[in-house]
Amino acid sequence: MQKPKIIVILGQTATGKSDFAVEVAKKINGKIISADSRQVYKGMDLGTGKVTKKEMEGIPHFMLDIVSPKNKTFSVSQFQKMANKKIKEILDKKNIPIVCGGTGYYIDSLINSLPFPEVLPNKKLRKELEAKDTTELFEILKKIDKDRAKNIDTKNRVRLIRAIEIAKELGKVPKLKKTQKEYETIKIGLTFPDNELKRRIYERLIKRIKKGMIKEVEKLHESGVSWKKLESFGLEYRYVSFYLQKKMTKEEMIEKLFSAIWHFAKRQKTWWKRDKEIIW
RNA sequence: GCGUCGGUACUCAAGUGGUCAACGAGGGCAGACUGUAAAUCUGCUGACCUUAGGUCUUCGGAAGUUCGAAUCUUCCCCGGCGCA
Repeated sequence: MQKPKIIVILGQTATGKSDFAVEVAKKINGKIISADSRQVYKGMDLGTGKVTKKEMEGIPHFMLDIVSPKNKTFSVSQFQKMANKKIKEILDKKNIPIVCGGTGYYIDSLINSLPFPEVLPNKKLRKELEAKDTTELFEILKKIDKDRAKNIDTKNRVRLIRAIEIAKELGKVPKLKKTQKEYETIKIGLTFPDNELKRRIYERLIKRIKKGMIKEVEKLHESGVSWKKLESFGLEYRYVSFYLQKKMTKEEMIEKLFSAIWHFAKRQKTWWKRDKEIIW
């Protein structure tokens, strides 16, 4: 049986993925699945560079504005489930799904059918573990799951905590195994030379501020999203929050934020470097 | 002109006789990624030798003191401040 085909458009931030995806969609009767870990949140628009209704040019977009940033936390696993459902719906209607976004992990969760252990976040346990120091966490993991302890990042608390969480419930963290890929994919990567990308990032940042990005973050906070939460979203939400709390000046915010976005872009590059299927 | 404080690697900055190629931070480079992924985390970052390790050249410049100097002395150059 032939696998259904999907198109993936990926690339570093500020490379013009969204516009390109719309162009492609128009030509081939496609529908767009956004793969962006921050655009899923309602009210986070300017800061995430979410496409506007007008920019969509009538092409349906999915996985945008599906959860409130207020209390719920979103995760890859949820993304995977919801997006897969959408992809199937699109395929059923004989349209071509175009997955477009900058979150490598989210994209891979779809096209590589990454298996996620069915263990929900355990708030109480996490809080408990949060209080312990990192070596202690590692010791705990070593005790309950030697195998996972062997190859985990011993200094990465986030990973350690999650691993313990899984191991406590399942006895051990399941071995990662190769899964059958569900789709046949064409991966198109958008890229720019570093200097040019830097320029684009900077110009876009200034433009976003002019358009009211600071106000957007302020509004989110007023509507009940805590500073802590906003800071955890990273980049624009983190640094604008710092500024709004008077932890830095506006100039400092722009400088630090620009640098952070650039670092993020480099991390994205690292993620995709190993994927030889991408047509750049 | 006199006095005074300072000049350290790409940047900021610690060190103030040996343990110093020199703490730390930023930046740069490379990388990881099992339900937070715009998050989280790691390694390298004077030169040369393939790594361990070794060799060499560095702390404004020059000359000294010393077994040994980024650290002490003298002179010079540059900057801040004070007095003239």
